[in-house]
Amino acid sequence: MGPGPGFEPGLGDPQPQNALFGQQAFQKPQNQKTKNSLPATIQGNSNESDRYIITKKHVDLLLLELKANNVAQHHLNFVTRTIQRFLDNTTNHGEYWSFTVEDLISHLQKIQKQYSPSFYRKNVTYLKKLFRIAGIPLENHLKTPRYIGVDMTVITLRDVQNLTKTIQKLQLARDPELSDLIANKMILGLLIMATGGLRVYELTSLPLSYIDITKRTISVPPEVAKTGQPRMTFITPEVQALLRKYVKKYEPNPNEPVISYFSLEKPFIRKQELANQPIRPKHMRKFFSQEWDRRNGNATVKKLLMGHSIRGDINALHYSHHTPESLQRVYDKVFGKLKFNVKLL
DNA sequence: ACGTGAAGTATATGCTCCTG
DNA sequence: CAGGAGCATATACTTCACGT
Repeated sequence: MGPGPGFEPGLGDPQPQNALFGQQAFQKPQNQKTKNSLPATIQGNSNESDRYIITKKHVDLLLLELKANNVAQHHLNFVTRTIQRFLDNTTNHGEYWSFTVEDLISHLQKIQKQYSPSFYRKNVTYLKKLFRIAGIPLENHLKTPRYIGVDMTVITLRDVQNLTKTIQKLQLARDPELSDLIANKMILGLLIMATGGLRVYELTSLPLSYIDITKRTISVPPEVAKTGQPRMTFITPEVQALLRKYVKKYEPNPNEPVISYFSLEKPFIRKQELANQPIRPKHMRKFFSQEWDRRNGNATVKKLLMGHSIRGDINALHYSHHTPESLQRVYDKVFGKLKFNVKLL
């Protein structure tokens, strides 16, 4: 186990208090009449009673854009709330809303005071987006504060094994909240992510039928892949065997994912033994990435399997001649012998 | 078993500046 | 001047905590 999850608390969030307006706005002293005055660019072409307009159409366009991008419902809800919260602090005129710079400032200050820096940041981000759509020239004056939060967890084969053992211990204890079925689903799901490099979200929305157990391939279709780019990845012979056993025993619906998001996540929150673990489902993908490196796997192939962007990677772009077969050959060379020694109970 | 809102984080893309 | 390093920003996924 490495330094543990989480991030250096000291490194993050440079004083959000000053983050309301971008650097440029504060850099020119002549723009600041008093401590609380507004940037000249805003004052210059507007007086205090100038009002900006947001119409229903603007909001619809923003949401449409997100929908067109196929974002998760959860995320769409979040953006909707964010916009609504802002509009609630403006003047409603029926089909449109109007606000002044002062309204905006007081709204953002409220958010800043009440919520986390990350929440504040996201509010600014999506309000900017709305303003862009509405042609409101405030965008350049809004700065999203930076933050640092990188999960430096080192995760080894043993960590994954410990995790599966913990789950099986609960399973053996006949925990009423963790049936055999769920425990087995969890273990399979975790190992599929660990050996295929899938994201949690991808795993829990990928129908089982997209995993070809005989060939050991996983095809991730565009609507499942985070990037919208379809890709192919693989599982190890060990996981293949586990999957076979699982399918035989439970005959799961091939149109359903191996495990649902809730079944996978809940035990990690509800069960003390799992909640105390520093390892989470998302770390399985991390394991994949780290283990691949430990085994000196080819970096370009890793990118392709994980579905990372290959922008600016000339080398990778020329890898387009990689066929599924050649990818699998590389995969097997690196991960063919990877074993967790897990048995389904 | 599923919902919801907030907090946290991963990763793509943008931008600037530099170098062979 | 293409290509890349390095940082900033945009964007959306993941986890947590508290519900029903």
